[in-house]
Amino acid sequence: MNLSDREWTVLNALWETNGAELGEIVNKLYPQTKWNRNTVLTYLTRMETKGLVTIDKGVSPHLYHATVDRESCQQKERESFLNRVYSGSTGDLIAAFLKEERISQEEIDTLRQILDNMEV
Amino acid sequence: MNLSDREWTVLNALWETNGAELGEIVNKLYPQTKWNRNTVLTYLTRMETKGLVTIDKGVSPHLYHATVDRESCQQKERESFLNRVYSGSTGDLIAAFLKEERISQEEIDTLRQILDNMEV
DNA sequence: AAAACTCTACTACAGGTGTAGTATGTAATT
DNA sequence: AATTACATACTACACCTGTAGTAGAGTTTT
Repeated sequence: MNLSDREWTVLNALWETNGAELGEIVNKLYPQTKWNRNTVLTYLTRMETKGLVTIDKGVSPHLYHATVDRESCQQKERESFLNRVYSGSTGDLIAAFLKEERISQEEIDTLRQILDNMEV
Repeated sequence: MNLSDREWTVLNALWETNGAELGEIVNKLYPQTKWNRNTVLTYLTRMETKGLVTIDKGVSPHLYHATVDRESCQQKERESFLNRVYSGSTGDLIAAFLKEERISQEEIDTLRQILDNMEV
């Protein structure tokens, strides 16, 4: 089950402050999204039925937690992206990102180190 | 407008042999997808109304062409993936792919060269 | 020409998604 | 207690997606 764009946005907010109340989430999201409070609420409750979020209803306002962790969501998304867009060729994929996106000198060094450690 | 999974699959087939008839496309896709002929036809006609595909109806069987090019679709998808999943950090993204996916020695060398050329 | 075969067009339908409005329940204020 | 203010729940609805089935048009074979 792949996460939708909106789900990613909501989860990104939840991962930052796990255990947040609706108002906080809405405020955090508003600048980029302009989403209506009820819209966010709908997303959250739908995500609860999907098992992506838990809602602590013992307190008021309710507290919303992500139940999936960022790492494993990223992992799934990487795989699907790799196959869909680059037919599984990691080399092509990375080359494309390297060529286009701006990367700092520091990052370049880090990446080079990773490559060095990969030498057989 | 982001491409769906099915749209990527269809486009990947179209990009390989541009100007293909339905039967060919269905056959090429069938092994991985098991899609029914009419299912593929529906995808193609919907994609035509979206402007992703042109249908040459002057001949029979009709010929289907992709009207978008692979490069630019990849570019868009990269950007959306980068922001959605890695909050815009190309370094993190590449590091994750490097760490997890299998890459040949050759690819490692290519990537290192790209990095070298990026040095300021 | 009638039958059979292809190809394409049209129709269908359930489930998901984006986006809230309305209603109701609870807490705080007059 | 009545009113106001929030918070949450329920409802709505159009459009998109996945997945074909059926019907009609054109072509080839008896």
